[in-house]
Amino acid sequence: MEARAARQQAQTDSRRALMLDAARAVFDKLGIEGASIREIAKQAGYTPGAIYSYFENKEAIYGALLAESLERLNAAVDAAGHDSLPATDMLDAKANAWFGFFAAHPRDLDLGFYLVQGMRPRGLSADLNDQLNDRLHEALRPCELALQAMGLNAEDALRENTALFAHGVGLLLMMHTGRIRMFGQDATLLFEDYVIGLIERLQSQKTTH
Amino acid sequence: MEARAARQQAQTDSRRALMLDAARAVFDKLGIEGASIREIAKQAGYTPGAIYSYFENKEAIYGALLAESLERLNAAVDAAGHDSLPATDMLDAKANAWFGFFAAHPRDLDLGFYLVQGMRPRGLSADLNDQLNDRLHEALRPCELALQAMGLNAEDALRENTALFAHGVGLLLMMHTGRIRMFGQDATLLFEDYVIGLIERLQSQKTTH
Amino acid sequence: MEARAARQQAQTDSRRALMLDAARAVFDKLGIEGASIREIAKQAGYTPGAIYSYFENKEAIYGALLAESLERLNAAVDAAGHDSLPATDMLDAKANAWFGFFAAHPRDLDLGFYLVQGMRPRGLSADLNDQLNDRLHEALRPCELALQAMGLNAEDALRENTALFAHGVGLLLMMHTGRIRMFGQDATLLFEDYVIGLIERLQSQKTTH
Amino acid sequence: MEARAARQQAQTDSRRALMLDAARAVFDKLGIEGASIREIAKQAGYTPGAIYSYFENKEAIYGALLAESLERLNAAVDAAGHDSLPATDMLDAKANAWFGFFAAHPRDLDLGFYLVQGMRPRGLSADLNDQLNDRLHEALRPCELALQAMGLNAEDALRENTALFAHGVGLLLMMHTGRIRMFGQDATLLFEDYVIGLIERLQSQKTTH
DNA sequence: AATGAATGAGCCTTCATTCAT
DNA sequence: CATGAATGAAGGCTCATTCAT
Repeated sequence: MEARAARQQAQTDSRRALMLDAARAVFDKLGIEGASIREIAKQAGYTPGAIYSYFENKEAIYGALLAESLERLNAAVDAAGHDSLPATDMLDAKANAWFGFFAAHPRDLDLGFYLVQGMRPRGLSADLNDQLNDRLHEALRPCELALQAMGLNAEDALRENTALFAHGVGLLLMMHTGRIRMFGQDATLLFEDYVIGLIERLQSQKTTH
Repeated sequence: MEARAARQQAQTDSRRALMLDAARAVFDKLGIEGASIREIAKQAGYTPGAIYSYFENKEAIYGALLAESLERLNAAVDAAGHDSLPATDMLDAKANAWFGFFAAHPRDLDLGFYLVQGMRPRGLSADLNDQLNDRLHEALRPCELALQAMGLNAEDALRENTALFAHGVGLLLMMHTGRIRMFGQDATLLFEDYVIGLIERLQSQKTTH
Repeated sequence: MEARAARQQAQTDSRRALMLDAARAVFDKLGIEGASIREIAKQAGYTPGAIYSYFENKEAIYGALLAESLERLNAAVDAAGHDSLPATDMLDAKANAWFGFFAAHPRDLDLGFYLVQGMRPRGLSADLNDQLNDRLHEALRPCELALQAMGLNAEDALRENTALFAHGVGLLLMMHTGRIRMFGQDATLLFEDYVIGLIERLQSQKTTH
Repeated sequence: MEARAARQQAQTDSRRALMLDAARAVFDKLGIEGASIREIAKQAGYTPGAIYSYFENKEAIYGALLAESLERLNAAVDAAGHDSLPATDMLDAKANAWFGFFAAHPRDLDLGFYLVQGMRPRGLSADLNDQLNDRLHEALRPCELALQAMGLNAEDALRENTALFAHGVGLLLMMHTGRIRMFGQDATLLFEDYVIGLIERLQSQKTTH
């Protein structure tokens, strides 16, 4: 009997995943605001009502999608670099990992920042919100560790990591909204500049002290 | 007779402004996507149809709001600093002017980035779009001029200005979405750090050369 | 003082006529259902409210337009033929006059038959309706007289005239809706056929008797 | 399992039919232009949104109604006469069939002529339009065949059939708009006169040749 | 006489969600 | 579990008409 339950659970999970895939496809095509339950259901090969067997409501889909997006982000960051790398190279590798992830998947950034823009507080339970925040943190943690390995204390490393993230996010936003083209610049190059500048700055500080 | 026309016009303008105020209030409360003509009208004390005496359609309201936002942004930037300031202080003053503006008025940033992200192609005539882009540029121009005054050539100044803007935008986004609190950081302080760091970097470069 | 009143009346009449012209232009362009007070006012160079100084409501415009259309119809019929013509030629001339009028001015036919299709009874006062009916009758009367002149008694002439009108109207309707093209036929030719056939029939009847 | 699907389909069809009935009732009461989705839904005992489970949009309802009207027209024509009838009686029977149909169902005529007059280009796909045109043609075809059986060549038969249709349509229009009463005539009698006259004319032509 | 802002009712349509089957 | 009809609320927008100015 347990085998049957497990099989059922597996099937449920796989169908849920299928629906999330559909949702992601629809979000990609129509944007977050343009997506509708109907459209997601159709894309998944179901009728609207079926969605509610797997998700409590529309925003739960959003939450699941974001959670899954963060898993992929973490996977991308984990895969980057190599334990044997020196700290500076590690910083570069990890930073470019998360930046590259969002550069390649614009909707995942939207998803992450949609929180405030479009969703009422009721959207995400505070609990889930914290959980998602933690996962985001984890994706950025490797950079922070590299910064510490380069000699920064915990506090400074956090500050530099926050600034690094902000810089990347700003560039990504300008990139996704086409604003960066307006400036005749390239987001990826500018990000690389920032990382290199950061590394140099830290090294010269170390030398100085 | 002219007096009458002028009075008439003044009244029209003031009612239009009143509606824009209402729209801004609604945008503040419900977000850009959540705002509706009905809600704006109600906020303004009108019935929905009345709106259309002043704006051709919903996106025209958005456009007007954005235009006006950019005017306020430019005013804030223009008011900052003093012609007599040295270039470094000027950079600091102007950068903090636009950053402070958006820090104080979160929706104005939304508005600006919604431009490309959320508007259907039919919204915002390309003409108006360009015009608004130009106004944004103008608000950032003083920083660019200061950078040139500090010795950068045009190309480098543009690049640094873009990076500066991106950095600020990233911080603002993290601030408005509450993400920055999560990092235990303060957006304004980090921005100031960035500006100071930038100034120091440029000065040391000048010295080196 | 009378002169002033007369001048005023003349001005009122001329502005009313101007509005009717505008209404006709709008009806021509947008169809009867597509026309709006706003559009008519704009076409006339006025604002919507001004219309109501000259017409009680939208349907009054319709009525006035129809009345005026019937005047033009009568004028066209009156101008056709010549008193000296023999009855058969007169029939032909008069019939082609009204037919040609409606063939050249599709909206005038719409106007006349819109009565039932789109307008509620409240539209046209019964009084005005009768009045308009009479004018239509008058436009068709010359044909009826010609038929009498060709030897028909009053009753038969009325019946033949009614059939003649129906035939023309059917052809005009098919013509204006594009249906006649579908049949590969030409409305004007068919109408001429009918008239000729009618004349021949009457002549052969006369011979027989 | 098939039984379930069939039952389901049957129910869907019946509800769709119910909505079409409601639409027809509303069209009857308010005219084609006066009908609204709201009203149709109310008449059918639904809320407006429900309509869209059965029809893509308002004009699809119109199209379905017209299609169904043409089916009834064809059925009426098919049922008329008897294969064994001589051509002249057949012509009379078939002509009276379509005339009688429209005489008894005024809105069906409106519907048919609204096709071109009132529909926006986007309504009614050209495909459906052609299809409906064909069905109208088919309803008139029996008359044309009878005319050929009476000795007319194809071209003449088409012309006479077109004229016959126009005559009937003209009479129907006058009847439905109350205009025929004004002339003190009866549309059905006049139509019968026309058919008889047509038959006599053709027979005398045959004799002559 | 004319303005034009404003209303109130209405339009078609879309949507998330529910629920009987 | 899945369907898909149905709801109820809301969306942007248009219109004839009124009325203070």
